[in-house]
Amino acid sequence: MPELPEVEAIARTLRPFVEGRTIERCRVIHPIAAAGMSGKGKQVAAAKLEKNLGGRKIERVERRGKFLILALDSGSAVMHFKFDGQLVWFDGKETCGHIDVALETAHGTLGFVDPRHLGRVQWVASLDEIPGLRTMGVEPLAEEFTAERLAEALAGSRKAVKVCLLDQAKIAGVGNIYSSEALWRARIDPRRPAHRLSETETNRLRRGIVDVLRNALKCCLHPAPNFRDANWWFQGLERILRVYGREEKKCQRCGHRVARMQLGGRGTYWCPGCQK
DNA sequence: ACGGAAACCTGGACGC
DNA sequence: TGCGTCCAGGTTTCCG
Repeated sequence: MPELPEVEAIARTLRPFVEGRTIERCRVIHPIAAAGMSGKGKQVAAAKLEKNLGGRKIERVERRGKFLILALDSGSAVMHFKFDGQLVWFDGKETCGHIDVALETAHGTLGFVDPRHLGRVQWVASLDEIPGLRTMGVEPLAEEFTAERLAEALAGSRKAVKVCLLDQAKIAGVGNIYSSEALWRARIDPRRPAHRLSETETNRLRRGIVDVLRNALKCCLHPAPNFRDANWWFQGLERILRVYGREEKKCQRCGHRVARMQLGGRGTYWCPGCQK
């Protein structure tokens, strides 16, 4: 579920728990969580994860797109939450619930949880080994995400602009919710071919992406993630959503009814009244 | 090369 | 209550 703002909030909140600490032991309880993104070779991958994380010091917690990265004194632990992945913190070595992977430190245990087992935890010597990271596009909250960079990302693609925004190789970390929201803010129809946006529209879209992500990040940090509560999840995001999940409700800008359609196989919300 | 659809998994919501 | 169906905020892979 988490998109860029959620993962960023997780990274910031996790830092004081693990930065500078040593993973005394890694236990893989559900091997599929250690497999490659395709799900193959899970037993080998699980053994590799336990071996390579054990004894490693966590030097930094970072985020790239929707990936959470624990930079170690040797290699990196790379996590992807997909739909339902979550982190849980236990103050001792005892864990409970359906933990997929446990990282034990002297101060407590970090658990990676995913009831659907689509999420992944992998160890790599170099981040380039993760295909999704190797090809990752520009970070939308970084300074280099200018209107020119966005125009470059959209140029040459006849796909619907909404589908382009979901392409992680173009822009990092934007998912199904915030792509719909950014297009609403920019007053652009999600079906518009990406390469046909005018300069003005591209500018508005950049603004829309940056604003919705910043807004969501603020929301995700107040209140901050609570890793000690297994039932915790981000609260209050619906307050900042203007179209996502609001099918049939009135558009807060023009009063037209919000519509839903399938675009690139994903549920897409938009306002036919003011998104042109 | 490119776009579309299926696959990977499981739980929850909904209709009958 | 029970069962079938559809849906899910992601990414990779397969197929035409």
